Amino acid sequence: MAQSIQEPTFLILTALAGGPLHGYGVITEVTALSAGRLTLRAGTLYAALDRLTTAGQVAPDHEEVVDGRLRRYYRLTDSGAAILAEEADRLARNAAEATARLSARTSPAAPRLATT
Amino acid sequence: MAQSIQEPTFLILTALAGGPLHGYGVITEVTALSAGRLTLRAGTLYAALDRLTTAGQVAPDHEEVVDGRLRRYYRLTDSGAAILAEEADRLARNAAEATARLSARTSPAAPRLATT
DNA sequence: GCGGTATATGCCGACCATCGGTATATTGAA
DNA sequence: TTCAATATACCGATGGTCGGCATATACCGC
Repeated sequence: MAQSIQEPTFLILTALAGGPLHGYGVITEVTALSAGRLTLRAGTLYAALDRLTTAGQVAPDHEEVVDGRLRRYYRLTDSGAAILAEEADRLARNAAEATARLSARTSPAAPRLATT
Repeated sequence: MAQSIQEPTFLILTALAGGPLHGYGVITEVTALSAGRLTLRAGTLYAALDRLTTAGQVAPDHEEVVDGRLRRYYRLTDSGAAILAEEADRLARNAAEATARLSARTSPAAPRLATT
């Protein structure tokens, strides 16, 4: 079920936190801010935008036509920003906890005043 | 598909990074380190342990019988530790990026030398 | 002694976010 | 003309997690 949001959704919200973007713009932005590690599939993006719109976390901003192609812009709502802030905090805490345990694991002598 | 690991899996690896634990111990440890926010379901845990064992990220450590109940311990492998380190780094970067964009959004005057 | 809770492992069906592919359409480059 | 990029959108499949259940023992309160 994945009760806490997954990475693609998190990155979509993060992309929109920088200002309104249209669908394809979100895809390129997510690719950029993940350093090319994650390329959003179109199916994932539009399904997520619909889902997040229904949940009130993003909202249609405006539309424009460029070169005969429609651009539908979405923006982050205050509710969406609040949720993103919560999730970011959660990720940061999880990452910090894991890093702390890993460093205690790989260098068990460090926090003990040295061996001998 | 969730190509990047999800939170329950991440917390299982984090729990094991502190030392070998048996299944039920992982459940209580994950509850503790998520501050009660996430309670692992038994189905999730044992399925994840099987999956992670097959993937070589965790390994059975030893077994002991306490009060007539079997305790099957698992430990994090070096491979699992490496993956956890990668994932922790990724989470930290994502969180930092989101936080940066959110702060630029909520306080647009701050980085501009103050208003007035 | 009896029932409820905690400990402990494990299976199974359902859900749903994501993946991967496809359809449609326009623009510009090879 | 074919290919890639831009752009939106649908659909079936996959798979991690959820929720529930089965099984078994120990301990506590009544």
